[in-house]
Amino acid sequence: MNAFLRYLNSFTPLTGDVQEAILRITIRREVKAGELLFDQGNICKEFHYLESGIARVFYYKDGKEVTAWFASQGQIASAIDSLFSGKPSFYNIQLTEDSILWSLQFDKIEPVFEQFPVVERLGRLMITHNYLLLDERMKLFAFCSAEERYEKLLLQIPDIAQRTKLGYIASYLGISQEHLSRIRSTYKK
Amino acid sequence: MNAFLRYLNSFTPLTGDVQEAILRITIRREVKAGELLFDQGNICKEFHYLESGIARVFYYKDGKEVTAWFASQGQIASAIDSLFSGKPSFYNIQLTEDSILWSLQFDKIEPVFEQFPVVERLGRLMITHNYLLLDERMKLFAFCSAEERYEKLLLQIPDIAQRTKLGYIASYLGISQEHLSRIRSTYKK
DNA sequence: ATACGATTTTGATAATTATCAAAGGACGTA
DNA sequence: TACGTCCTTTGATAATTATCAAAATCGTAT
Repeated sequence: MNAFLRYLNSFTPLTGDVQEAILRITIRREVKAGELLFDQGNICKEFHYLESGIARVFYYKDGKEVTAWFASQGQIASAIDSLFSGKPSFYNIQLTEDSILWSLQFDKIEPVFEQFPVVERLGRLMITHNYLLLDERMKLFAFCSAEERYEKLLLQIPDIAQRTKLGYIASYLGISQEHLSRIRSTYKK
Repeated sequence: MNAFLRYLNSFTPLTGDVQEAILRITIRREVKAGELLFDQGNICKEFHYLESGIARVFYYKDGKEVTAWFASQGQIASAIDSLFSGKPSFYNIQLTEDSILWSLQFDKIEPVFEQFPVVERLGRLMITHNYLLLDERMKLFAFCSAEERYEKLLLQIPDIAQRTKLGYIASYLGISQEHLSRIRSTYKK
C-alpha cells in the first residue's frame, strides 16, 4: 500500500473499491525544488499530499512574501482555504525541496462522495484533523513568544533551518529576519 | 422550523427523520448573562448553537484571561478543539449576555452518523465552514494591524463595544486595553 | 441628585521589535 | 585561490506597544 493510501486509511478503514475509486482521480508526481505548485488568485482544485519534501505556503503583504505555514512529509500542501470554499486563494505554494506528492483532483470527488458514504466520513475526519492543526497554530500565536514558536517549529521539523531560508522562517513566526537571527544567537548555548 | 434546524439545513437539506434524530439529542436552553458554559480541562461533549446572545471563549495566559474569540448569534459556542479531538480543552466559555442556545449532545451522534450518511456530509460541511472561519481569523492576524482588526470585528458585531468589556476585546485583538483605548480615541473622527 | 464601584481614558516611561546599513560567511565557479 | 552572489549576523537607531499609575467617566443603587 502506498503512502497516500496509508494516510487515508489512518482516518477510517477503506475497502479496496473505495481505494481504487480514489486512486482513479489521484496522480503521483515527483517535483523539483523551487517549483511553484500553486499561484494566488486561482481556485485550488487539487488536494496535494506530501509523501516527501517540504512546501512553503505563503502570501504577499506589502509586496513582501510572508510564510503562512510549512507543510512537510505526511501533510497537505494545498490552498485549503480555496479548496474548501471554491473561492480564489491568496496563498502561493512553493516546494522548497525535491518532493513527491499525490494530487487528488478534488473537483472530481463529488461522485465518489455519492457512491461511497464512507468517503464523506473520511472527508469529515480529514478536515477535522486540519482544523485541529490550524487551531494549534492559532494557539501558538496567542500563547507563545517568537522564541517559543521557533522552538515548537523545530520540534515539528527539526532540520527546518537547514532546509529553507531564514527569512521564510522569520515571516512564518511573524518577526523580522534580524530578530530571528538574534534569538538564535542567544539561544544556542 | 426552529433556528437550529434552519442553520443545519443551510449546509445540506435534511429530511424529516434526520431532523427528528438530531433533535432527539439536542436541548434548547435559555441561559443568563455571566454563566460559564464550559470550563477548561474538561472534554467538551456538547455542540452549542447560539440562537441569540454572545459568548466569550477565553483561556488563561500568565494568570490573565485572554479572549480567543467571540461567538455571536448564529455561531457555535463550543470548545471546538476538544469537541473534535476528544481531548481536554483549555478554553473556557462564558455567556456575556442572556442567551438562547441549542446544545447537541455530541457524544450521542455516532449512531446518527451511522444511520444517516447525510449527517456525515452535514458534519463535513459544518467543520469545513468552521475551518474557513478560523482561517479568516488567522489571516486577520497575519495581515492586519490592531486597528484594522478592530474595525473588522465591528463589522462582524457592530455593537460589540456596548455588549462586552473593553479588556475582553483588547485581549482578543492581542493588544493591551490601554492601546485599544488610544486606538479608539484617534479613530472616532 | 449623590456616592460608590467598575470601567475606560490619559500620561509618562520602559521594553520589545522593526528598520536600515554594513560586515561576515558560505558556497559555487572560473 | 580568488571572485561573485546569496544569505546571515551584527550594530545603531527609530517606531511600536506594554506597563504602571492616576484621573476621568459611566452605571446604578440609594
